[in-house]
Order: sequence, then C-alpha cells, then structure tokens
Amino acid sequence: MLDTYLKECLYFTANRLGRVLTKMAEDEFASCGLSPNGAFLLMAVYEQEGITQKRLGEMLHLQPSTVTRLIEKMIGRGLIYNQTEGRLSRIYSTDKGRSLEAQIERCWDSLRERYGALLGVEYGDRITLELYEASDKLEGKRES
Amino acid sequence: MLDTYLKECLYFTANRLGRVLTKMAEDEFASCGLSPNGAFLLMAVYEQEGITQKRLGEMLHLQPSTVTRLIEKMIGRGLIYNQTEGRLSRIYSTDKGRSLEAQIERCWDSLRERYGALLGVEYGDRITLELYEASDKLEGKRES
DNA sequence: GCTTTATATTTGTATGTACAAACAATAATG
DNA sequence: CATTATTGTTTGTACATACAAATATAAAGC
Repeated sequence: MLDTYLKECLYFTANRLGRVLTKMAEDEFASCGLSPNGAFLLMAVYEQEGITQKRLGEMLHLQPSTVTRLIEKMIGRGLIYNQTEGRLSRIYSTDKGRSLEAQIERCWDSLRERYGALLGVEYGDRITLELYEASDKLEGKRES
Repeated sequence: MLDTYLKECLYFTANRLGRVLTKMAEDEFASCGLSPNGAFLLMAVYEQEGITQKRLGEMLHLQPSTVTRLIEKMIGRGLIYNQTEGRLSRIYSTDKGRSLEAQIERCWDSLRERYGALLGVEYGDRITLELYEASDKLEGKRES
C-alpha cells in the first residue's frame, strides 16, 4: 500500500532519482576532483568570464548562500578567483581552472552515456527535458 | 550554451526538481509537524507495526544510517518507539503517532493536488511513475 | 545631498543525506 | 562448539543545501 503512495508521489520519486544520479555523477566527476555542481559552475565561468554570483545562482538554480559556499571551496582549490566590483562579486577562472575544461566535458559525456546505457539514450534525454520543463512550471516560469 | 548542457543533464534536472518539490512538500507536511520522509515513515509503520529499520530503509530508499537518524528524531517527538529484538530494531507507532494518520493523508493529497494544478494531474502522475521506474532501472532492479 | 529603499553577497545555523568504521547479534563452517 | 563470516544497527564525520539575519553597496525620492 505505502509503495503505491510512494510511486505516486513526485516529491519522493524526484528525490530518489536525484540521489541515485548524484552518486553516479559524483563518481564520474571525481576524476576531475570536482563535485558535479562545481563542474557546472566552472563551465558557466568558461562561458562568461566575470559572471556574477547572482547569475550563477540563477543558472544552477541554487540559492545565493549556496553559491557563496561553492565558490569559497573552488577558490580554495585555486580553480577560480573573484574580483568584487561594487556590490557584485565577479568570478573568473584561473589557469588551473581552465586546464580542466576538456576533462570536464569528457566526464559530462560519460555520465550521460552511463545512464543512457541503462535507460536508453532517447528515453533518458526525453525525461531529462521533461523534468526541466516540469521544474519551470512548478517555479512559475512560463513555458521554456 | 551551458543552459543547453544543463537541460540535457539528468543529474542536474532530477536534483533541481527534487529541490523544488522538497520545498513544496515540507510546506504541506509542516501542518503535521513532520518532514515529508518522516510522514512516509510513519505511514509505513501504520501499515506494518513492528516493521524493521532495514525494511523501512528499503521502502524509502534511504541508507541505514539515515533511517537511524530519522527514527531517533521521531522517537524524540514521541511519535514512534522501538523495541530491539536480537539485532533487529522493530518500530511501532505510539498513540500520538497514530493520531496523525488522517492529517498525513490530507497533506499527502493536497501536495499531489498542488503540483497537479501546475503540471496537470495526468501529466504529474505520469512523470512520477516514469521517475520511479527510471530509478529502478538505474539501480539495476528489474522491471517493476 | 540626505534618507530611504532595493539589491548582492556573506554569515550563522539547521537539515537531510551519506560513507566508513564500529558494534552487536546471529548463522555457517570446520 | 569455537571460530569465522554475515547481517542489522549505530556512531563519527562530512557534504550539499537552505533560510533568515546581517552587511555592504547602489539607486531613488524628496
């Protein structure tokens, strides 16, 4: 009976899936010495050097305080640095940070292949997009 | 560009959705003074008084240590008690715990309605089931 | 130009989850 | 039956995330 409840509860299933994939993703990105979100943050910085923390939070859908903490860690590892400009904190990648770019993309690809192998690539990609859109709807963002 | 990466990453989208729904679920279950997983655990105990911690962990897809911690908290609030039997720890609900049953079901329903209103009820239920099955596949459980 | 309001970031604290090692009890083996 | 292996639970520790309050800067209003 409870099983039925849980199978019908999106809170429960989404978090369960999140935990399963977090383990997989941490495992893949461990070869760069990064947490998955650390890797995504770095990719966002590659794409726009000098990006603000606020913007990073929006892209990664993380709260400002969470971004502060993540950035602290990555500065500590010498992968990025920040330069405050008025009330803004702008983030730049260091040489060391940039040197990981290719490796990060490889990890990212191999993560996608790994769950793709279990779910079917098409199916995996489809539910990924569905989840993204579902989150948007739940957060009141208009159709993506 | 990164947006595209993120939209294609199941790790990222599943966890994002999990965070959004966790907020919603915590909000709903707050009226019983329970965390969402606390509520589910209690439902599992209603269904089978004397259930072991191991079994609870399997149902909720949580690690044993996590279950221990959750149970500690709920014993502290007087909602359940445990009785060790050899190496097993069996869990029973107290009167206080049982008194929440109807309220928990109401919260559960209203959570489902709440995201149903934003996603469409059918669609919400469909992706919920899909996520459950995807987790099973990723964990190597045969077809559910 | 002060004073108020808004915005971006940080800090303190709390929660949920997990891993690994320790512990305790049972079962299996020689 | 004594030793070893297995199983279920707990403990110590760590991490990611968040909320609320504090801080710091910039913008608006009078």
